[in-house]
Amino acid sequence: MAETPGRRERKKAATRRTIADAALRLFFERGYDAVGIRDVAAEADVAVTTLFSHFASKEALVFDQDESVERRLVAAATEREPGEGLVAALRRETHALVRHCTAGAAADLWRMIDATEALRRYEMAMRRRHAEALAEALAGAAPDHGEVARQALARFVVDAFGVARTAEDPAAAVDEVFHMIDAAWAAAGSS
Amino acid sequence: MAETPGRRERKKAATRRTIADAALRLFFERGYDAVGIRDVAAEADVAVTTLFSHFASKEALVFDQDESVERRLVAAATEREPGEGLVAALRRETHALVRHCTAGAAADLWRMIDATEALRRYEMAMRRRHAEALAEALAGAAPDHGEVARQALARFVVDAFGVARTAEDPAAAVDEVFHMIDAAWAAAGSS
DNA sequence: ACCGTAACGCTAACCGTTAGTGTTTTGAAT
DNA sequence: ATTCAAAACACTAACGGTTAGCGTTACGGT
Repeated sequence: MAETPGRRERKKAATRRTIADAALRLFFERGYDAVGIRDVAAEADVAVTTLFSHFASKEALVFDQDESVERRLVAAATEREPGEGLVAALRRETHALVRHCTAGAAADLWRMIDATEALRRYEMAMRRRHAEALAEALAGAAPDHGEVARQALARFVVDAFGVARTAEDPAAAVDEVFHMIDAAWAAAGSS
Repeated sequence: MAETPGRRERKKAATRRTIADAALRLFFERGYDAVGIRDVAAEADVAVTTLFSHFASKEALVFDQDESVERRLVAAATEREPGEGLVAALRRETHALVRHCTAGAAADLWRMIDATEALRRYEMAMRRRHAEALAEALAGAAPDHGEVARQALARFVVDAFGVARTAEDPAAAVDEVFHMIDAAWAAAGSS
């Protein structure tokens, strides 16, 4: 799908990328709080209103992969291999997400996020959305469990990501937390 | 401690309460978003800057019991009865907190919170703080477990509160989620 | 009685965000 | 080819939460 997006959409995507690039450049140079929306718009050479037609908020300039993460989490729950258990699939995806966050250029970004109040807040709201989306997906993927148990599992998985991201050994932390989640999920089944 | 707070502190407390009362009155009358900070200040007959010297933000006007909840959670972990297990103490406290949120006049407040974006966000940030405070308390209360397991437990407990608060049967939901947490915590011990 | 301090007030502004309005570009239908 | 509706983009102006700067008053300890 979407092999020839058309000129309009290409231009739109280009503008979006121009804005995001300008924003990250300035944020890394001067720090997130020291850069205003008007600065970003000027650097990208667009109007402020144009910027907000591409990004819903200042924080959204930083969390651009947002929806992608959500989709991956949901996909891990709904489109898993026949032989793989639900929790195992979620653990595998969490491993991948954590690896992605702690390696390479993304690490700098997350350092900035952790150092900035407003961004930490946005991250929380984001994760809440992810947990809600995952809980909804679980309704189809684990109909034999109750709503409460599914909601808890969804939050626990998102927590695992949060805990592991800041742990000394992220990969080991994912395994450790998922060991706990495994037990919790098993206990939920035998209620 | 603090049996005779002195006139100054009494006046300060009175001003604070006047502001909070005025705010809640207006919020319930017109809705949170329809009331401006300048409206609240006028209703309480104080300057806007005075309002912000008592409350850090508009949302803080609604979440006034904030620190109390945090203290109770921490106390449940650190000052429990000798015969009571750690998770059992946290479950008991969570039961009490949920009951407090879903009964009486507080229920109206939480209805407003759930209906307002900005307040839901603040609640998330608040809960994150609670989880962090609890995790720190757990370092002393459960030194035989690793840092990762303690952080996970802290988040799970706060999740239990969040899941139960909106469940059909809040009390049963607390028990259900804590049954999962029990299993998770036991699994963390035998890693 | 005195002085440092903290509460309170006022003005003015900053910053993220949005409404209102108009212009240009683009894709598609005629 | 021409025309048309939609969408991107821009500009101005404002709104609402929040803060800085500065002055005034009331309190509490000495």
